[in-house]
Amino acid sequence: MSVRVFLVDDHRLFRAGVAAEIGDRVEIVGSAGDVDEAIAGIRTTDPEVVLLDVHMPGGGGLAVIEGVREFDPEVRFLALSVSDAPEDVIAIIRAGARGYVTKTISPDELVDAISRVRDGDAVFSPRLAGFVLDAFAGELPEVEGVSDPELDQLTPREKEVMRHIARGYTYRETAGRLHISVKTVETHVSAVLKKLQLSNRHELTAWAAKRRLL
Amino acid sequence: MSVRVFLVDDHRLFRAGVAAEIGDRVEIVGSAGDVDEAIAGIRTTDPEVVLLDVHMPGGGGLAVIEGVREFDPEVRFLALSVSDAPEDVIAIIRAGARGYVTKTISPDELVDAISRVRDGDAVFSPRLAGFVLDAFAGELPEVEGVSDPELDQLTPREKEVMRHIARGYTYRETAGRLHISVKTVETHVSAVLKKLQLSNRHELTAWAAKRRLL
DNA sequence: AGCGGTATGGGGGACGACCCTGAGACGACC
DNA sequence: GGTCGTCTCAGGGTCGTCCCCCATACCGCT
Repeated sequence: MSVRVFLVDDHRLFRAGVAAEIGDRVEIVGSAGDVDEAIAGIRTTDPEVVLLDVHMPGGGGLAVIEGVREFDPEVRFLALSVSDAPEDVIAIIRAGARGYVTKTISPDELVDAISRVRDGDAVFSPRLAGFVLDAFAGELPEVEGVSDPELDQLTPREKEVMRHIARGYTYRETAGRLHISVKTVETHVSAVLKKLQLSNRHELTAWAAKRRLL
Repeated sequence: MSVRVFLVDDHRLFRAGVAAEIGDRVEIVGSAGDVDEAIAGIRTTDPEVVLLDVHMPGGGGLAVIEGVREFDPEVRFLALSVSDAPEDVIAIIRAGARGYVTKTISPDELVDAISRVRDGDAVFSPRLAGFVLDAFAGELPEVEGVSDPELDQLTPREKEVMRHIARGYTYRETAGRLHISVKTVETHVSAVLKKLQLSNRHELTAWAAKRRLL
């Protein structure tokens, strides 16, 4: 039996395209092009699954989910977006969407995804699942207790200076905090950059962040 | 090309079954029936993917992941279990496994899942993905809500420039990437810093990182 | 027709970041 | 005593950052 689907996207042509491609296999009970229209339409048509564009004027998909949740927490959302940016994925999942697929999906896969979301499953484009897991699990814990050959080639004072610079302090501020002259800070920073084969303090910040030295 | 797989399960007959069913499509470089044997075997055979039973004497799959991580963080784990209990799924994912499928999976699907895990994707039985999302829903990183008044006061072009600067590109590099002059980049950066009441690009990087705009 | 917002740029200047060379003081090691 | 490494600091230079004031062009709104 066919799934009752509501379609939310600010591009009229895209809505028409989705309806044309999968309208014979799911029941499209309504559609909307902005947030208010979507919330009102979902309230009256009571769909099982809402196909939801992430980027829309008036607050985007997040606003729709939050608006609908207040009167009907049973509706399931499948985010459908051109973006595969981690921040978009994570935001919409946090809001409560049960799936996230990009618009490059094939009609067959989309119908399958809609059915699975209706049944309570979570559906992701394979690439995106990685983002979600990374966000949950955090980055892989660096092995502790193992000596870092790159870090070890820095002298104690150089490490101290490096930490300040990586945190964004200026040379002057670093000098003040360590009670040494700006020139000495320059010397240490130059030595650190050379030893680590980095070219500027931005790369140093990234290097330190990767090693959780901040 | 075939994936190098190591098989960990305390049931001898199950190992034999997996080998018989998919051994012609993946390269099974070794197998083990307990934790110590698994860690030693993985160290010597250096597989790409480890098929890992969750419930095993001697600490279970978690112990294997932690033991292997110390000497080879590159190995990817695909949990394979009779259990679909949320606590089992969540624990193993938190430990670092990149997939979780139940033993009811078909050989074809298993081969596909192994390949995808090897390629860095995350793989779940559809029903299990829901558990994972629900379990971690409260732990997701903070994401700004529908409208960010601070971000909204930036023009589209300013946001574009801001992203580049926050990522560490110099004015010159940013100008080249956006095909505008260095002077225009300066103008936009000045406007951004003024609107956000920041004083330099380091604070801008921190500001953007807090909002996960990178 | 004028007004405001946006995007694009230039000139010039103050200051920070980064590099090079050079150098004195101290301690460890042989 | 000599050598080596580390820490300290200086002069002098190039380039990047950030600010000021200024101008042009397009666009939408009134």
